[in-house]
Amino acid sequence: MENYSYAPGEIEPYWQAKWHEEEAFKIPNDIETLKNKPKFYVLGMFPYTSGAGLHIGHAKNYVPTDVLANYKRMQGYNVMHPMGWDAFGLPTERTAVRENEHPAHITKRNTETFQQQIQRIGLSYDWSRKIDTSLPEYYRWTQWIFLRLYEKDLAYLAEVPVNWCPALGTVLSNEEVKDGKYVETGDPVERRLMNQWMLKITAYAERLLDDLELLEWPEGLKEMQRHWIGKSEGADIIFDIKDSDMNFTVFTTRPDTLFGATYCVLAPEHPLVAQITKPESVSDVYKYVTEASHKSDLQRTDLATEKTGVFTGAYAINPCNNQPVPIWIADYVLMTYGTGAIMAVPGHDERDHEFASTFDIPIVEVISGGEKPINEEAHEGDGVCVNSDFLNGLRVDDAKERMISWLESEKRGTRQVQYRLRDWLFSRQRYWGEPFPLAHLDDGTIVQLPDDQLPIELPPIDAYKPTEDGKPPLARADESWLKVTLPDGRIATRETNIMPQWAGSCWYYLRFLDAHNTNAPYDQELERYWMPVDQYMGGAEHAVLHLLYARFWHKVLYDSGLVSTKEPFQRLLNQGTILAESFQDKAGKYYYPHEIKRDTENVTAKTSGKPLNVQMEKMSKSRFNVINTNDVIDKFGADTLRLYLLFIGPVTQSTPWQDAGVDGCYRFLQRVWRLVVDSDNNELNKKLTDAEGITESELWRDLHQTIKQVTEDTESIDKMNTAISQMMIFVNTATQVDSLPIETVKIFLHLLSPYAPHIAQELWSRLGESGFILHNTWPQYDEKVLEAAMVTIVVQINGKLRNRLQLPADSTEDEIESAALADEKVQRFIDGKQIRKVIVVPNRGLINIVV
RNA sequence: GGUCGAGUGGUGGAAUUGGUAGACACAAUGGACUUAAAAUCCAUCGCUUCUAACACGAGCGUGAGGGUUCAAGUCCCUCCUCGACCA
Repeated sequence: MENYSYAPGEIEPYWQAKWHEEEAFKIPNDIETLKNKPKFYVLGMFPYTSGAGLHIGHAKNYVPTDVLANYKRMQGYNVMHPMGWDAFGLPTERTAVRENEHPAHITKRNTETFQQQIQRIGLSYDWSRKIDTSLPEYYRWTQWIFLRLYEKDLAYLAEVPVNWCPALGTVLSNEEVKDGKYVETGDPVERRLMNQWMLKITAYAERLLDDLELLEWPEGLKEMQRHWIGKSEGADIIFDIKDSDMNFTVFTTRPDTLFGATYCVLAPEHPLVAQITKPESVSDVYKYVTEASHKSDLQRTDLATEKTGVFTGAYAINPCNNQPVPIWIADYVLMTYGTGAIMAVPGHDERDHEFASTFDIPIVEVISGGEKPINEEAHEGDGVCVNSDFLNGLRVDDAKERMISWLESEKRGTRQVQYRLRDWLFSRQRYWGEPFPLAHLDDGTIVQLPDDQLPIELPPIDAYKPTEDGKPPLARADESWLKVTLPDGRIATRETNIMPQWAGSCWYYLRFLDAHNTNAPYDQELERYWMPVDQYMGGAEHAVLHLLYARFWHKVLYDSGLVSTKEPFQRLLNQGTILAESFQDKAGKYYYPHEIKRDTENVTAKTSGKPLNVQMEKMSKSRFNVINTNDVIDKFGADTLRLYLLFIGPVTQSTPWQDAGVDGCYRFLQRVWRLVVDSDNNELNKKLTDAEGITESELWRDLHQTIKQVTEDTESIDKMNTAISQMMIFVNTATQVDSLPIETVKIFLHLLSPYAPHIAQELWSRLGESGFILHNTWPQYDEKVLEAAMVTIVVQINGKLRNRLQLPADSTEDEIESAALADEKVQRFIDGKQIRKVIVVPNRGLINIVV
């Protein structure tokens, strides 16, 4: 006998093809047409297209944004919901080297895989707006925007310390270095000063901080950005060097403790170090500086490690009391923060205290109020100044002000604001990224190439590695690429660094608005219509860098009149990660699920029999625990995958993937199917009816309850799990009734359609309707229908639930009270005791009797 | 070490923000249908206790301890554990 039960494998490809053919989700690019409706821009962070393809973790981002897009479209908005590829980057370049293939080919292969996988999920993207950051038609405009930054003096060359890996002959990013070694190969990495392109993001520090106020982001995420920017207020103070006409400046947030400064510390890289060091200390200092250059910033500033340092033999003069204080160098002071020099106040700074104790430097108390004697522990908190001449008796805040005005009047210092944020190291010695639209003249001057020469395309080269003499890979290019003729006829040499991977993602949300514009990065009228992004969603790992870099570029564009909003992403949510079981042996080696054996007690490796640790961890390729979206779709279909991803918990929460749990959502969709289709004969379910009078039924009220909850939960994004619960409740009820009005089912299918679009569409057309259900209008609920005639009143005695009563919904407080007191069971619990108080909460359906 | 967040059944998670704890699912157990299985449907499903047993009831229960309140998963204090970020 034929079986006509729910078959997602058949209906899903069918409707996906239909949507594609009829361009169901294409958004017009014509501004006049667009202006007829309000807009909603919903954006999931586009993926870096690695070779591993799409896994469930990606889908955890794309599915909720897609549901929201479908929902907003049904509510009458023009919805911008695009997808594209963050395609430049190091992993692709490494694959290119390994497989001896051009990175462009690898990228093409990867993006095609990603697109196929994403399309199988049935996401309603407007694919005509697809972008790829590694294509010249896109990076032309990345280069164009870079030139606007360059023109504003926001890009400059500087000698900065970078992670240099001698074995690879290249610079590494901080993420690639751990414990002084390259994470991939273990080759040692050292700090080296190199000439690099920097972007002056610090010029925008204050605005990046202030404008966080304008954003509807999770508070924790804003806090992380604030912390990263790290504004601190204090003073620059000038210290003269004893018996010399040299001086240096320190930055401190605690000018109130200047009288307690008993030594100074210079960073090992500080330019004065060589000049002031006394002959007898030179060899120690030189040795120390060399050692420090091999440490990372993190190692150097780690509070847990023992403080090291050497005395230079020189002294500085404390400007407030003219006392000589020794000048040390120590690696816990970084050249890149503040002025590269500090005044050390061991009495009131924990690190200085530790250092002073190690090297027997005097500790002076200048703020009273510490819990322990000053020789035992630094007192960093508030208190009253002592041993501080004109500051004595002042509290910390007042003392800061007093000291700053004294310093300014004596010309010994100035008020100063300092940021932890540093300028952005913007060049990489790699191949697979955007070339800079710049060239160098023989005399050393740098010229920008004219806009009409863009894009500067990547040249073909013979090997994706640095040249023998340590120049970046692009220096391997032919003379015909390396040499460029300027409009005035002069010949210049092209810049051979490339931009970092972050560049392309700094403005991609703008390109989507006008993806094929060949005259400009985007049309400004379209920008004014669509911006800002109304809902952005992405992983928490981008909480700082990507979001800060993109905000920075956006503000530069804003200052140039190229965008109309101060901020790009108005609302933002971080989806939680998907966790899955991973298996690890004692040595830390991971095992695939098919490599393990599980009995009641233990999990062991099949081949070696080693005992394994089972843990719930973030799903990732490196932990061998990814689940591919295609595998789930093959078994259950895309609609089930979509539902389950949302059903397992709030979008923002991290939740474990459980294969068994998927069944529940699959069964739910089968029940939905059977509401409409008789699986014995493929005809409509016989209990479907056109009958009148549906508005009286209990089912009709359940439907309205469902409309209400699904509307509210979808709107909130984070509660889509309970929207699905409510739909399950409705379907359970609808399955049990004998007669099911078609009208009710049709309305329900609208609620389901943003979540499970394929089945909703299939059933919609089986009910004789034409067109796409996703193009219809979202249903409204009627408050009146929700009001029941009778309500349940909960009766508590001394806060304990004792009984439930059914009373008319319009009962007054007095009526509720007398009904409760009259109840036999309630009387039994009151048991003749005296009633002290009665609290009636009518809108909660609750009465509490205190005896 | 600091900052932020989270601890609810065997499992994932609900709980109108102070008002019926455990919605909706998963797993499990029993039953119906079936030659059998799958699928489907029905029932039970926090712990303890009362009872010959069922029904009904009672006590306890949201990491631990204390507090505020008529009423606490929710608010306050102390502590423990885990996670994220920073150092």
